[in-house]
Amino acid sequence: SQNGPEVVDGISMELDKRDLWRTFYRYGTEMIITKVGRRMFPSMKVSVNGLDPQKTYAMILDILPVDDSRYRYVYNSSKWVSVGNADTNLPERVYVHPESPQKGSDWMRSLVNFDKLKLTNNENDTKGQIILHSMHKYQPRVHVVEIPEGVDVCRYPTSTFTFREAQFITVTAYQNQAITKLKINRNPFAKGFRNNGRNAK
Amino acid sequence: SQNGPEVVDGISMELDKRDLWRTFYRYGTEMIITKVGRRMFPSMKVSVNGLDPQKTYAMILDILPVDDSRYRYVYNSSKWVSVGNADTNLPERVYVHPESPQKGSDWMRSLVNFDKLKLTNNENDTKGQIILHSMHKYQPRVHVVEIPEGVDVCRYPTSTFTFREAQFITVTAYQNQAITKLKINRNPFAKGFRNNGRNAK
DNA sequence: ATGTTTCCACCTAGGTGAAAACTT
DNA sequence: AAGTTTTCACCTAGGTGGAAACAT
Repeated sequence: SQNGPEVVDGISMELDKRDLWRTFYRYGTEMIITKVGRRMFPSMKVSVNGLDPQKTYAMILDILPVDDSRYRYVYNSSKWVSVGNADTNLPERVYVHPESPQKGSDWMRSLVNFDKLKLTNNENDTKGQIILHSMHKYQPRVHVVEIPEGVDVCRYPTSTFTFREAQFITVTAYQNQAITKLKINRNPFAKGFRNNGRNAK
Repeated sequence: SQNGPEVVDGISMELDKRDLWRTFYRYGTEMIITKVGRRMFPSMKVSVNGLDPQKTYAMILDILPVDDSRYRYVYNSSKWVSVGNADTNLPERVYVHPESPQKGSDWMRSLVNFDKLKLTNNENDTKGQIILHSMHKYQPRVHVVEIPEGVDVCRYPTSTFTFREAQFITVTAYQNQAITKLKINRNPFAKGFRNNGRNAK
């Protein structure tokens, strides 16, 4: 994947902490999913440009299956391998950024952080969290939806951004210890044991 | 002041935890103001009805001086007495509810909580907090502002609600010990000492 | 004297990975 | 054997009143 922002329909979007995302991606990013819901780390955080400052937009994040595979981590080779078909489909949910709807100027003023988004493996989730299968590979996407004022339309003009380095595999417990270490070292909420974090020797 | 919701322009609004507010009011509610900013306790929290579900509204809270007096607390009589004139005017700030703008149906769905609002005595505050003088009496108000779609107007239709039991006097340290006790007993963040809260005998 | 600021221990609220228990 | 759930100690983040220091 190239450097610099993605550009779609004259709108440009850049993934924040791209180097961090790439580091994770190199090892095969894992995201823990739980019954109650768990945040992503890193979170999707983007800067946007090229919006019409006057127009109103919503920002939406969704997560697509990358392929039809189920995966398993092979400790010997430290690699994820495809094992059989993906599980059946799930309720399709999206995360609408809580500041939606908002003027283009507001979206462009500062980073747009999707860190409140939560992933779950609970198919009966009632909290509107995004439901995923464990041990599957996913691709998050960000949609910029223009909301015309005072007009009733059935389809809003939408521009979709896909950041390949944000792909991840869902787990209920980390498989690759390199990923665990990265999470602990980079996520301020995850310094919860003696031999890491700021007290590390 | 009567019971039941206030009604203005066909819109009705009710102050949540009204009994609690009245208990405070009976003793003379004090609100601490600090340089960095401090929340109100109780917070202004209202339920709204009678909005047009389709229309867009903003909700705004402002705080007016009740009179032209400066106050002092007299321990002997446990009363606030007027002592001289109010201090000079301050930058007028309002608190726009962070969910603004929003459809009437959204505002009516659940309680509208202004608990993120912060008061300060720092006249040079740059964080947009509401600036007040210490030892003055204030009246919070809630404004419902209708925002017509796609029209540029200089004045929006506004309905203003005033809850008398929400009046308070600003302090930098509590004067009336009855108020201190009420704050400690009712505010979950204020159990910070041995002889109260859940460890009380 | 009286009022303000600073610092702090003590809370609430909630995001982590580890480990043990559980399931299949 | 492999994956999931539960619980928990350890964090971050930030809202309290108290006490001491400070200001006027």
